[in-house]
Amino acid sequence: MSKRAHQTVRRTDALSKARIVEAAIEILDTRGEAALTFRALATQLATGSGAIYWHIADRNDLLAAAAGDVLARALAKVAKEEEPRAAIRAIALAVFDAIDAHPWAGAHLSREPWHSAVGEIFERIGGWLQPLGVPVDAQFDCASALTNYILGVAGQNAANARTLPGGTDRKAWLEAVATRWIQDVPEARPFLRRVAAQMREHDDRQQFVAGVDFILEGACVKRNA
Amino acid sequence: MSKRAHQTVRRTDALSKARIVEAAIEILDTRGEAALTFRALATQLATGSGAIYWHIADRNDLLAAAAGDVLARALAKVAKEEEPRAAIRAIALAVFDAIDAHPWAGAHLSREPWHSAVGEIFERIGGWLQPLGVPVDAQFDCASALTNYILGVAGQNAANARTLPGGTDRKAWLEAVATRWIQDVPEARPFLRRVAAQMREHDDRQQFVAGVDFILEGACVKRNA
DNA sequence: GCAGGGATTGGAACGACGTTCCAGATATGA
DNA sequence: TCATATCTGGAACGTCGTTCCAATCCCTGC
Repeated sequence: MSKRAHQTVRRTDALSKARIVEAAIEILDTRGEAALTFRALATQLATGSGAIYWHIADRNDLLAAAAGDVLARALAKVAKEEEPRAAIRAIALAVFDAIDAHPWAGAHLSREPWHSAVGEIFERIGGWLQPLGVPVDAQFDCASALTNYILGVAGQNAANARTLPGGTDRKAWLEAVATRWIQDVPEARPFLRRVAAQMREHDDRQQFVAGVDFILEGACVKRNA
Repeated sequence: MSKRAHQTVRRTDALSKARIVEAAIEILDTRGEAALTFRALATQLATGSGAIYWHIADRNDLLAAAAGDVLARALAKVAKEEEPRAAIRAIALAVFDAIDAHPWAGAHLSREPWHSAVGEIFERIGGWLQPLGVPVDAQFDCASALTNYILGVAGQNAANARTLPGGTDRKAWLEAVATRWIQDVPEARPFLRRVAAQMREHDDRQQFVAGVDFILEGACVKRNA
């Protein structure tokens, strides 16, 4: 009860982990991961770094809390689905969209895959594998594959946001990457050459779902083994 | 020709990008990514940081070169295969093993997915999709899915190496993660509870191949769409 | 009410890092 | 042999995460 007393008595502008995380998310979203320094955070909260450290262990703790916040909100909004495949797609896309909107969160999750948000994703997806018809002994591998795939795309998206911030022409950038990849090697790279056009034009979100579908399809088929 | 002259005339202990990268890899492998500082590198090479900067743009350039080196060596040793599925598995496992041995390289690739080594992986895998029977319009998505999956696992492995260095008991650690994931949430997490035992016992490498197989299987089946 | 003491705050200070700068050494072409 | 471009070593700069501590706040027991 002394705990509750604190929370009500403190004046409204008192620091708290929640308020610090909120401020951190604002900095991360508007100015990127590199801009989240304890000095910037202290300025934004009109306090000193020591006060922040009273509520938060270190920078990693702060990033983890911010990423957890963003992902929990995204996962809470996933629409209820009846059909297993649609349900898994919805969960995966919720994560994709959250990380697309907050790339720093993607970077953190692929750096810290034991974050509780990853456990949540794992559970939510895993629960649909039985109704989907994935054999029992393939369910763990399937959920892991999906999680790893999602984290891989998360890292990729974070990297994209880092290298082409805001205004840059995405199509031109992809074109440049494709030609660099092709020219890197003296012998032509026939496959890259063949798909370069698709690489320039492709939609990340749509391609992401295609990957999810591949894994689900493969796990369903794997009745043998 | 003045270029060639330099290389032959300089005394054998002269600095060069190759020698710097070699020293960096040694530090990364023995002491981890955090230990690779320009001061440590300068000490190891018995020189100053300014001399290193003459050959290398910045820390990121150095990490990219080191990761490229390690992956190029791994990819060069992949055994020739006749059967498409075996060939793709061999490529994927070569990457997995390289990153298992050099986790810092995995961390770098998932942070910089446009690294030329990723292009190489993409090309090597993509070239086998036609013989494997993946429909033409699914090949780009399939190669992307595999690449993203591999990078996701790479990041995961890097994180593992960071959080459980050397002696730690892997089984106990996984157990701890599983129970934390389960207890995080008041409502039980039935799926996690069901697979917790597998999580404790599973073999990362074997599970990695299972994921690759899922994607390949799914891409082959996707004759519709 | 009031003194005591834990909870909380703000900002100075520390050590380490990536990077820059520059004076000197070295090797080559004229 | 000398002028010049290349290369070297280490000092110095600014910034970061983190620690430390004196000052302040607010609850508790008298």
